[in-house]
Amino acid sequence: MRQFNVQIADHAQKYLDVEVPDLADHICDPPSADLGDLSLPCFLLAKALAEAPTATAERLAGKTWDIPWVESVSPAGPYLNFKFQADKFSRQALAQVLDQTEVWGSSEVGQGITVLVEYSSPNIAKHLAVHHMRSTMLGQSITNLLRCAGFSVTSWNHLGDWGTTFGKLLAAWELFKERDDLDSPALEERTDAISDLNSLYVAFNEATKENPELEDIARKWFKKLEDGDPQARARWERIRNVSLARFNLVYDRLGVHFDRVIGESHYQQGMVDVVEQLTESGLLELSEGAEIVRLSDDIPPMLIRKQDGATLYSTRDLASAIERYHQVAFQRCLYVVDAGQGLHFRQLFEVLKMLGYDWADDLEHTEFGIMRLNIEGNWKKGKTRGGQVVLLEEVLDQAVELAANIVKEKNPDLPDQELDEISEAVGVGAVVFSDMKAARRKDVNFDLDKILSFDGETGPYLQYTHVRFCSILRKAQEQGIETGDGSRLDQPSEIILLKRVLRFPDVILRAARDAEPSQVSQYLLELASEFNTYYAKHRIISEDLQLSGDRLALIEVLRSTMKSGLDLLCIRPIERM
RNA sequence: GCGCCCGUAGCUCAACCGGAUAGAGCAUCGGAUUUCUAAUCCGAAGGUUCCAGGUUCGAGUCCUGGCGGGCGUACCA
Repeated sequence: MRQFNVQIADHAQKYLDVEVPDLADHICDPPSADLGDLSLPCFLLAKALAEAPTATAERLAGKTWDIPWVESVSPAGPYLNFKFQADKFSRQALAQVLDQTEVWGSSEVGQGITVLVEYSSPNIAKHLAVHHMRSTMLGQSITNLLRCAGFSVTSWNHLGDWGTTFGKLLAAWELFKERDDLDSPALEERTDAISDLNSLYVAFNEATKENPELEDIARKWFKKLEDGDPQARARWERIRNVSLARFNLVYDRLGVHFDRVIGESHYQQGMVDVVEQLTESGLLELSEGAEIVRLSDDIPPMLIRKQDGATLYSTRDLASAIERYHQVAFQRCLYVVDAGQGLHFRQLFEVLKMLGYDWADDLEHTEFGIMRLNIEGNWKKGKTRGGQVVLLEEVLDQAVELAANIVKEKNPDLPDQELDEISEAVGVGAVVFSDMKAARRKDVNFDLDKILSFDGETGPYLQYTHVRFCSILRKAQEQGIETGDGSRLDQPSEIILLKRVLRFPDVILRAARDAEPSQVSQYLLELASEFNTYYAKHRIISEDLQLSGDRLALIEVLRSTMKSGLDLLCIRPIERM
């Protein structure tokens, strides 16, 4: 749409002999389609000319607008409204999209700029739970958006694979063989190794209550791990591997992929180095037996080492940030982590700045609202005490099962394999979309009933709309109808749809800039809604072959836009359902 | 106490970096299917955009001060 807006803005400035920067950005839709197809607010022009906006609009309306696709201009108070010459606009709009249909929506504004995006970052030896979905899907979608805008992106998974937890697991591996021997059957051969690790971990913690000396044993095991003891190391690696394998099953279903998977375990040396740097630069000080870095007055100091000398996640994050910059010389680095950690990141960024890393200014905490679970009737943050987490896999399975029932009912003739594929896409799509629909800062209440309702503004609605496009195109192909150039597209609803399609690239840019996938979600909902309204009123394929061809071209660009949009959101576009 | 985020229809959310009459979905009620899939569409009803000031041609949007909610606030991550 940009090209059209720019033409109007350029002409207006030429006619009035003034310059207003970014005038084209202010062009908008009139509140109602019968006022016109585009509107130029004249406030800025009027200000530059020191006259009343209504006068400016009047004067501009008096000019002869030699833009081929503009049929007429009319002033409405301080606005100047443009009515399109439908055939010319439609043809030009369609040509613009079809010209670049392979890359429609993408751009090169990010050319030569590197972005690192950290997201997901679960703890190993545990299941992915529903609350992991937020970071995981937002992060993946932001990665997709940035790539689409031409940035070079490294996606980064910062695994929680280090700490006293693993001392406990290793201790339990050795001491709890009678309860469950992780070597027989071997961890790798179990159907649900993660759950087995979990119950062992819970059992160990229980036992600690009666035998506090177990804590010491666990600490010793962790020490062995840190010191590189072969047995400890080997077992830890096995735990890590089975965890990753399990994560990857879910990541695959969700369309999630990482360029780097690097756990906290990787920063042993880095932490030593960064503590040394802090000491040398005189930033580290002793306070209440712990080592801290004092920051500006309005935020509390950052804790670097505990009283017992152990490091904290802040230390690991410092080391990790430095390592990241060494590995990927980024111009922007996003941490897709929940808003509850805001203070931690402010501290982290400030300490890095104090260490003299000027790239610390390029770090961003891409915060998102917390997910609340319904615990005994109240919405609470998903800190489940009794180990009662809602597993992400189970939610996905439930959604897929429900989708399968509906697909079977609506489309009984589908072969089994296709039915499975479609149900998977629809069920997972519903879950993913429910997480990506609202602005990321909003807190979300995890409401399974809502996620599993496939009516209204949902993932399945978008997929259903995509299916409609595909059905029409399939039928047209069977009948051998050729797509036209669009000159017969003159219905107001057709102009509205074309304008919507042309805005797609701008939506992507905005979404990438703001790290806000919901802008794409909202855009696709509007696209779908406008199309479904149109679809209810107009036939695409009719006896009028020329008109059919032109409408088919419209369907083709709609389909292509919807497909790309769904891809960006990690929702699979399907052709039947 | 202090810091960050949020406050729009009964509920969940939009509103294109300040623009014309604040829009959707869900829920409620009423309608539409011999047609390219009704997971859809159309209509009705639903609002003091938390309150009070300020900035200006113009504020849901920006500023100040309140009120309400969430999260965080030194050895968890």
